[in-house]
Amino acid sequence: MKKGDHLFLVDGSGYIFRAYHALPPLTRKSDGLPVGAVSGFCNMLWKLMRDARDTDVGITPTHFAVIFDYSSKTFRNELYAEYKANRSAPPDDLIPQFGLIREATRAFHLPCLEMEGFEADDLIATYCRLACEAGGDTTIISSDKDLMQLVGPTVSMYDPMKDRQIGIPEVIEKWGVPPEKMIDLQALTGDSIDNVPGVPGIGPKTAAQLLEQFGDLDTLLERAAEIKQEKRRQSIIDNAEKARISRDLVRLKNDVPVTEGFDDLVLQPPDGPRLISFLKGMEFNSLTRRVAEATGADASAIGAASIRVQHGAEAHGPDLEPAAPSGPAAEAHYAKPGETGPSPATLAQARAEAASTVRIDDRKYDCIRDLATLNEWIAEARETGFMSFRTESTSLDPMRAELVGVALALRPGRAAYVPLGHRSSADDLLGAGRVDNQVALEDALAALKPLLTDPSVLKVGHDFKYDWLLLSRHGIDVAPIDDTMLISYVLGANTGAHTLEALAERWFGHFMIPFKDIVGSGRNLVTFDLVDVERATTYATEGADIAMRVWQVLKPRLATNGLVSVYERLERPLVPVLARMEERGISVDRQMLSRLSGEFAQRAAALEEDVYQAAGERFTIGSPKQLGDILFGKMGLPGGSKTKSGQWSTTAQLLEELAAEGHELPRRIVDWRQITKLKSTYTDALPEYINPDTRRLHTSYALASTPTGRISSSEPNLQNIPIRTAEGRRIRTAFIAEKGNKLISADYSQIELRVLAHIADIPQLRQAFADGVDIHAMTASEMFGVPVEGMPSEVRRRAKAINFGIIYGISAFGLANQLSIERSEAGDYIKRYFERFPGIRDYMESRKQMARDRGYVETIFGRRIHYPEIRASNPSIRAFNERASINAPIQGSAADIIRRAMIRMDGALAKAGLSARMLLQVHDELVFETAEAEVEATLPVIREVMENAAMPAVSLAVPLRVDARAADNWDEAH
DNA sequence: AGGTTGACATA
DNA sequence: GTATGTCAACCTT
Repeated sequence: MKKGDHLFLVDGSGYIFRAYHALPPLTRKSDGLPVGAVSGFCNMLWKLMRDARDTDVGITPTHFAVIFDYSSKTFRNELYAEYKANRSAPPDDLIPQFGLIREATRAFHLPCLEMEGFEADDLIATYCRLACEAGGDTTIISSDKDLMQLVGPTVSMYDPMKDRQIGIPEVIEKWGVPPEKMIDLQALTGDSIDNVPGVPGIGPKTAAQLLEQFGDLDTLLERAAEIKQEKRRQSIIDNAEKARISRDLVRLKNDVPVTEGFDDLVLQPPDGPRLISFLKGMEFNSLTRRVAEATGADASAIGAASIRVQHGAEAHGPDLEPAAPSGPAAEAHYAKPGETGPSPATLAQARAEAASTVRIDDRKYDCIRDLATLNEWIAEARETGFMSFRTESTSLDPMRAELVGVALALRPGRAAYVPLGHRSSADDLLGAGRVDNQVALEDALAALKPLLTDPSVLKVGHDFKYDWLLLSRHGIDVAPIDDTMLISYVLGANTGAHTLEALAERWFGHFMIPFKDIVGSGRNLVTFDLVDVERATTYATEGADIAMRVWQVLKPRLATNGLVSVYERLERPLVPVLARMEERGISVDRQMLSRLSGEFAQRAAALEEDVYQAAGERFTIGSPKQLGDILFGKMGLPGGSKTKSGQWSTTAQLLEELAAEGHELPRRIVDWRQITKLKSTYTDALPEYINPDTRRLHTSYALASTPTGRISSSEPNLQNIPIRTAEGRRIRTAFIAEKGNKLISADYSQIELRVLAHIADIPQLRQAFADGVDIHAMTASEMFGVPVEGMPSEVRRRAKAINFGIIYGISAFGLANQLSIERSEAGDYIKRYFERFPGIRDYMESRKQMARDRGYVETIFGRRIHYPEIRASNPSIRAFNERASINAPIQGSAADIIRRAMIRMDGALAKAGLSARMLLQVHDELVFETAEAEVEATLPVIREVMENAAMPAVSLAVPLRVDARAADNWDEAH
């Protein structure tokens, strides 16, 4: 145990009683064994071990122990014979659960601690003290007030049933005294359940008030005569001794001679098969499934442990049970590791082998041509509990696609295709007719819908957003799902492509049938409905089969790499969210774009004439090659650098410099390029994307196209709509709300710099963000010693460029380029920046080192970004990877934060009874459309979700700020 | 017809 | 200096 370590101590005995009374009674189906408390206990443990980041604890434990009472006789009975004397025997249906909960603890591979003569609370107090002395933090999993005396700067409590953290402020709020006075408070109030006498007539409110007045119990008893209220005064004087005894009873003993050291408490990865065996034996089916999924174990291959009602010692109650470890009889109920099932790692390997051993050449693919056969497959899928699934359709655009067929696979080599909308292509001239022997689309969907929405059947797909959206258009919201593309992406975002074809090749050396071979290309291109059913079957089933095989190989790797939570919290839930955003689309003013296009055309034509005039000849202005020859060859202007292909460089920056020297032509070229860019990419292209049915623009988001976790937008790209220039912003005004509605734009202010301030822990930056001051001005002031008041804009501009440079993994070369200054001067700036903010240099060095040591860096939520080339011998490749390693945790953490906001947004809006719809995401901005009347109610909900998006998994050291505004068009809303 | 390059739009 | 996507021109097949 060292600084930064975090110990979780579960108050096992306390939990049992609380769960028994709080949770609905539950009995094991097969024999009526009462298991309600055990079930709650197991769910709680699993949540703590797997998902502590996303509970209110917000922290992943490094050490873990579950602590129980040993017996009813403790040292307290020596102090006070009546202690706990009026406790009645536990209810009959709770008794067998005491032993089961200890078994559960061991099945979870967690230390199970108890000690004769001491209560669980004393052990907890002792470990709290030891952890604190070793520099570690502790979280006590309990809400028992008896433990609140332990809360302090390094110790907090967590109520697992209310998902609530209890720290010093919460104790004060609840009891009116800080944790260190809890002992005195309890000494005064007593406890009827434990038969601690206390002072009659003194309750928590009075006790708190007295302690506030006198400071502590001893002083109070000494000066009791000063108490004004007569009855109260008398009671305290009469019961002073009882209060002292009570204090000794409630004060926890923090020097129990414990036998287990922290080395014994290091949190072990769960032993999947053993745990599953236990859970199956208990018949906790949904938890079994979750555990199997997370650990990559195959639950169906693991036998259930035989767990019987225990007789003998345990049947008499919790306090008579022998000390841990329990006898061999209990132990024998478990599958030992390696006996019934392998560890996740070996299982992963076995699966990979199995998936590759069923030779892809030997596959047997079915074509389902009647409803009865389809229903047989559906029944088999229900039995299996998981399946891979894909759609075939007439378009790559899921908003325009017509469903042509569906394919499913149940295990490697066993897949089927259901043709639904195939048409014969060549047989007559009157147009294609429907192919015979196909299940009617409506019948097939009606049969499939219960399966596709069955919560106990996992649907595996590749790039499932496409299929999900297509089916959503038919009224089916598929759930639950897994996406092999996203699993592969989480495992290694920039370690290769994540198309199904690429994965088939990478993992199985198998080359899939190219889509082109099925639908042709160029003038021979046909839609999938015209592909003959046999070829379609081969193609579609191969896809489903390969997705199933890839899933079996990759899914377990999430668990062995500790990436389950990234996948489940940041990737998988985004699939339906983005699908809905794509489906909604956004309205654009076609007329406005058309008018703009005409205007741009005229201006471009006029500029073209000017250019030809100045150049003395007509040439293709859009050709950098021809332009370079004119400018630097014919006209002899001072050319700058060459591009890598030996061409003259004609970038806007260079042309601007020439223009500044008074040359007319470069100025015209820059203007012409801007106008023609706006025209071709926006005013001309966007209207072409308007969907004729919805009359809206539907982009497509790519979830797995960036290494950092950002999403990208294409066809059309709505993440690069112009904003910088006045001309460009006119295009933005064409993005509008429907009549009676408004667009809302909500964007994070300086999210990346805030993330940097958090990760690198820079005091000045944290302070500046806490104070809400101008961050670039603060940087300038810090660096150049210029006061913020009356700062020249040029000074601030430089500081701003440096701040951005830092985020991008600054180099003197890049900064010099950006600011058009000498490289040496840029180098001086960087040097000075590092002197002022040494934490930034440390951050940069540590990310580079991490990438070199481990091959990857990570975001604050655990997403990994791999940089295998960081050790390249080529200095420029190496430097590039170093800069990317510095940038990725910043860009990636910001991307993760907005992902979390998006995942929560629809639910938050619905919960608030609002009808706002999220339409677009632009990296740090979300765009919504909502009814005009709801705007004011909607803005705070959006801000709330976005500003708290990191919580509770990560508590940022700086606040997040969101600016949100509503208007009729995107330009005014932003 | 399809791929590459240089330019430029965004965060 | 990070991360994208799209366009026109140009080159290869």
